[in-house]
Amino acid sequence: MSNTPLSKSYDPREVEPRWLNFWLSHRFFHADATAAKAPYSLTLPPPNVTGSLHMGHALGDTLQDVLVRWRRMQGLNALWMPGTDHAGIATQMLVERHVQRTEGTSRHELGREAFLERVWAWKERNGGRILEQLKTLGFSLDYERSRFTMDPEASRAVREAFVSLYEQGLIYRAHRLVNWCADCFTAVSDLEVNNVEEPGKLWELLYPVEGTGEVIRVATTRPETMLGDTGVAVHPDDDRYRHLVGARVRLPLADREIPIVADSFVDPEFGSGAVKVTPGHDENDFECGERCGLDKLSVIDVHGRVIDPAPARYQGMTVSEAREAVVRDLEAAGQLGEVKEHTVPRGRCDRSNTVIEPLLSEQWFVRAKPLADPAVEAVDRGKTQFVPEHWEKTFRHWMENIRDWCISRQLWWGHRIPAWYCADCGAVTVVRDDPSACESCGSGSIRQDEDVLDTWFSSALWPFSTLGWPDKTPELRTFYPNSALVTGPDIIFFWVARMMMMGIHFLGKTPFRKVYFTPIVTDEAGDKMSKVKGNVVDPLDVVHGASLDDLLERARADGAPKEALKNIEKHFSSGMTAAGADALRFSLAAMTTPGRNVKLSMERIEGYRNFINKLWNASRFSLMNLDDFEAERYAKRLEAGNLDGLTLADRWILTRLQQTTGEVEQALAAFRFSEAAGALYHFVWGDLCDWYIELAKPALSAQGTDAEVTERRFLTQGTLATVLEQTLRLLHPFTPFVTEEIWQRLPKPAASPESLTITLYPRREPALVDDRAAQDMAFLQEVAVAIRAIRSTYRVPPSATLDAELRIGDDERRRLVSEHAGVIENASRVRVELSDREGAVPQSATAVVGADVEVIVPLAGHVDLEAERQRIERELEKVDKEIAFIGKKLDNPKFVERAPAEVVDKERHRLGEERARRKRLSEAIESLR
RNA sequence: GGGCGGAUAGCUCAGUGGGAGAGCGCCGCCCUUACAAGGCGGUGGUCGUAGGUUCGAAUCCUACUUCGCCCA
Repeated sequence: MSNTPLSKSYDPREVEPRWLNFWLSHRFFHADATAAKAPYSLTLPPPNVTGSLHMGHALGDTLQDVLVRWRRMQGLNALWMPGTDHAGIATQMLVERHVQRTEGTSRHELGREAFLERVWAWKERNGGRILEQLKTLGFSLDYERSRFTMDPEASRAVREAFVSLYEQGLIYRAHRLVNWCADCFTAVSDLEVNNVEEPGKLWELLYPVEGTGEVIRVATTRPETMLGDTGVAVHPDDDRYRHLVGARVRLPLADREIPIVADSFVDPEFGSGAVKVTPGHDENDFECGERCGLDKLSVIDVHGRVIDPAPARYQGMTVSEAREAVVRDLEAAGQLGEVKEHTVPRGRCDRSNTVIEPLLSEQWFVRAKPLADPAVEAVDRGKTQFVPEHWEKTFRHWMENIRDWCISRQLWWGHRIPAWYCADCGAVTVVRDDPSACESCGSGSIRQDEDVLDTWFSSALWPFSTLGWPDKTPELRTFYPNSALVTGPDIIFFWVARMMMMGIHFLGKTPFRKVYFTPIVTDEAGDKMSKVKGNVVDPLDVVHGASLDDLLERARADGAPKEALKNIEKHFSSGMTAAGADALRFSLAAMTTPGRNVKLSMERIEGYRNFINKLWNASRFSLMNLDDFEAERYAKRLEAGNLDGLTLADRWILTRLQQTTGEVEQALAAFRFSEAAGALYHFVWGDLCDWYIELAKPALSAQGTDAEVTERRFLTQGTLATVLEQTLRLLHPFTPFVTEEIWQRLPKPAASPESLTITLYPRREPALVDDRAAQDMAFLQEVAVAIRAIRSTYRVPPSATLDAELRIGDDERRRLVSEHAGVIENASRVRVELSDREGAVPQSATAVVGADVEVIVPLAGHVDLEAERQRIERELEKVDKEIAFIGKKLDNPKFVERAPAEVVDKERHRLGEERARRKRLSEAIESLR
């Protein structure tokens, strides 16, 4: 492709944008639903249309891209379906603020229709941003198919799902206690409430019992709710109150009579053992009220203000004003008991952090149990498998205790509930197409429900609504169920469980075969990233780089607190260097180990950036030596299975490549991303760069036209080119940009595809595995390392070539070394001399490799005899420990008797080796005396 | 209160019953013409504690300590 030489270090900023455009214009990521290939499908968890890319997306989406690129390269019909979510509350609030700022008006002043126009306009302007950010990271989504939860197709699916669930009795409308957020001004589901414990107070209230002169003490953390009390409850077995059950108390301030009831939900150990019951404002009390037939009074409204039937003087007060007034008035009346500090449980809105007020109101609900049971069964029967498996327990526990799902929201932005109320007969009409008349009486005065559906209702349909459901499209036929879902465990209930329920209900099949739960990304200290803390790492900053000033400026613009700015200065004092998308992707994959969070560290990202650079430079070297490589000729030779003339190093690196290929395959199949990345990292750096390239240098740089020399050069080029090309394929799903850039420059046979993206993913090739070569090479490496250690110990300059005498007892080993002395000579800059002599060599450094290979490096004048003696002594100590350890094992008759024969044999062999080794080491010491 | 997960080298973490590993850091030497974002060598661990199972335990079981997450 390009013939310009590679720069000395890799610059992702120059490379990455080019290939993205290339891939997109060639439509490599577009899936054809009618292709005659086995399908592989993933659906991107749709990011909020208001959102921008954060590290959690980067992680989950990187893992998905690794999977989908891998499967696509394996020849599967891979679809990765993109889209965005309308995110009801978040978007509505965002646009409200925007309208306030730009037009100085509110949504209520604008009215529903005009406001929604503003939201749509905002969405058209900014909604595509996050998808563009996904492209920056090289994600191979089928962008042509992008969907939005509010577009007509998805909306039709929502309408169909709602109406059919209603017709089946699985959606109903009821007057219930719901979680009300006065700030968001809507009901929210149980999942959107955070239960927290906060410091508060416990007030004791004194309620006089009618006609007895007794006073019953009740404790409460929310005294203002006493205005809505409709009973007092005690435990049925509590002897202190048994005589009062059935009596009535006079409720202070409100001056109403309410009954004393017995209910086992009361904890007799807590406080006085009697509790006030406010069914209109507390979940437990509501249930108690149902059981005991108590009235339900609402004394607080949607604005968080006290209303009738509370006494007139409290009406209009806020909750906290009312609390103050009630406490003051009770105290004045002598009806306030003890007040103490107390930790109180409190529900706070997930979004606004406002205290949630349980309120009675008319809402729509999904009957959850009949939908949840089949989903649990699907998991039990393995139709859907969770990875890591332990999430199945969490899932099951929640599903088995599931409560009906409040799906109506008092918002404007969302799917409007398809229910029309008749002004004449009061009937409700729920239909697929907007009606013009009441279904029941035919009256034309009908009015649609004002509310919209919970965003998660449409998300629950996402895996099939994006494929065209309710129509029976080719897409649906081919790509449903999805092969896998990759998402965070934080939305297991919100989203995963609900997709399972809806998918099974509407299509009879679970929506995905596997669910892989990603780790949560935290900062280095393990804390969640937040703008308030100033520990947020923006993936795009990692890709493009950012100066400290950039980071601070942006944080200020976001209104970050001082503390956060300080943290930013501390953690990112030198800003962020541009690591590139590949380095970020590889880092995230390499850090994803099962069952643990990803603690993002800039040092590690830097390490993987270095790895990319290492790959780049190895490729640069290779390309410098491949300009005259006859790729066509080599390919034909390899195709014919001709491996003649390959050196030990050639056969070894090809073997290691096969092993690595197998490891990557297995790891990816099991979602073990860190293992796959680790295997590749180790192969590229530890084997290819550290050894093979070094060993290949002499053959590559050999001069001359001699047939043997040119053939040797040709074969070495062939191995190098083959291994590099296969390595690029293996790495491509992880680091698509740099691998494509290098691959395009590699000399290849004419019939090669036009992009690395559409090459076949390597499979382990048994014909290229040579176990003997692997063993032999490992031995030679050990010898070379021993010599390097001696060089290092005695500070022999790298330029000096030494002599090394190798005394080898074993004939086979001796033959091996005599044949391949070049490997050792090359790797540790020595001239090898083989001998079978015994006895001392004065003035030399000695090492023993394996059982009985003695490496003697004569260093006249360099060797510090004392230091050398100590060095060997240390070795000897280690060996003695080993011998003692193994000896003890073998002396144990039970071990010899009960352990498997091969384990015992192995230990015996080891003992023999260690003893031989000991002998050589002692001789070496002797010779130093 | 219930559930789940973690505790292994200075740091971050791999390692599912048979010789304690990686990356980063640290120490020493080296600008050897692919790469100083590099090379070579080295230091470093009673695998949280206490019991148990086993010929054999970082790995399995029990209890405890401790940190984190989720649910009520």
